[in-house]
Amino acid sequence: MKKPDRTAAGDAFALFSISVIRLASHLTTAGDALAKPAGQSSARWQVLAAASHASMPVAEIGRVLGLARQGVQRIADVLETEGLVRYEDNPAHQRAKLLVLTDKGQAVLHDIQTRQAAWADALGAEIGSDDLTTTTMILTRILDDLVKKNR
Amino acid sequence: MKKPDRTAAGDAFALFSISVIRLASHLTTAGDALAKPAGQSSARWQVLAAASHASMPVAEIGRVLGLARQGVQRIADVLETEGLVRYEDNPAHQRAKLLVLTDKGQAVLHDIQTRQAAWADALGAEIGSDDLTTTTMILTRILDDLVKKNR
DNA sequence: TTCATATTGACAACATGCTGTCATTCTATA
DNA sequence: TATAGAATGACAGCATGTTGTCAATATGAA
Repeated sequence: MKKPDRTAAGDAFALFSISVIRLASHLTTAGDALAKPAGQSSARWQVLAAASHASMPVAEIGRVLGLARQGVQRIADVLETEGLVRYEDNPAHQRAKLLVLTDKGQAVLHDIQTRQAAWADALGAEIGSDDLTTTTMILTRILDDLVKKNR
Repeated sequence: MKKPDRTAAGDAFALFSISVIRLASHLTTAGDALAKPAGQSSARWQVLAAASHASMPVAEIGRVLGLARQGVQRIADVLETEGLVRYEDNPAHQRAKLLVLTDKGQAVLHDIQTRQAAWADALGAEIGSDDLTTTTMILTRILDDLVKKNR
């Protein structure tokens, strides 16, 4: 039972995919480490950051982050229990309350972002802006190709 | 409560991180789609592929894939229930049985790999080997930097 | 050879994502 | 204006990963 043949470009894409997934796993772990001193995680941090950027309903945050609405809802409810966010009435929609950071939530987010800035600065300096910028452009193009393909 | 300042390189690294995580999420989804016609998923496929490459104990597969041994164990047990793998005695270790593909498991893996080859060939051709190869090299270097940083 | 240490599998608890279903609330079109 | 369809939150169930703990088994050093 042999492995099916791939073209050289196919092999290149397969290797590329594996390294992207590996690296993403490590980056998420690093994000968890940055958020942990504040008692948070990557997922909670993303929700806090989205709500900080602009108060929006949970479903809107899901769209912005590219996640299912229900997962964001569960995290937002936990954050509310911990007093980091609160639901405010939405003048434009009776059911879809706006998610807003509390003072405590803002302090926690700021703490995480301070640690993240030092971490990103250090790694950015080590790797170099040029490589990061060109690579990000290629990654974005590939993401577009992937999304296009699934449409 | 302002967002802490980052250097230009820090900004570049932050943007890069986001695109890596986004792309990895889409690639995993694509992998699930490739495995689904065979009734499998990305995670099961990775375990099948590892066992196919060489029969090894569950803990060894976990190390190869960079996953916790317990998660691999749960998946391997499910694959055994479905008759895709079996545990064989390990002459080198009484407890750590070797995970081996059954004929059915090999057929399922081959089916997935055939679909994956066509998919990788198409996207590889669209994006181009050059960009893929250079990007993969940079990603690998960044992964090394990350791992080094956490040691 | 003995014994401290590491490895392994089993089991349990939890975090984070997904899909599906339902009732409620908006929204846009006929 | 009515009303069909879309959007939203609530709730439930599942997949995949994590950590922690325990007993059984290997392994290496004294």
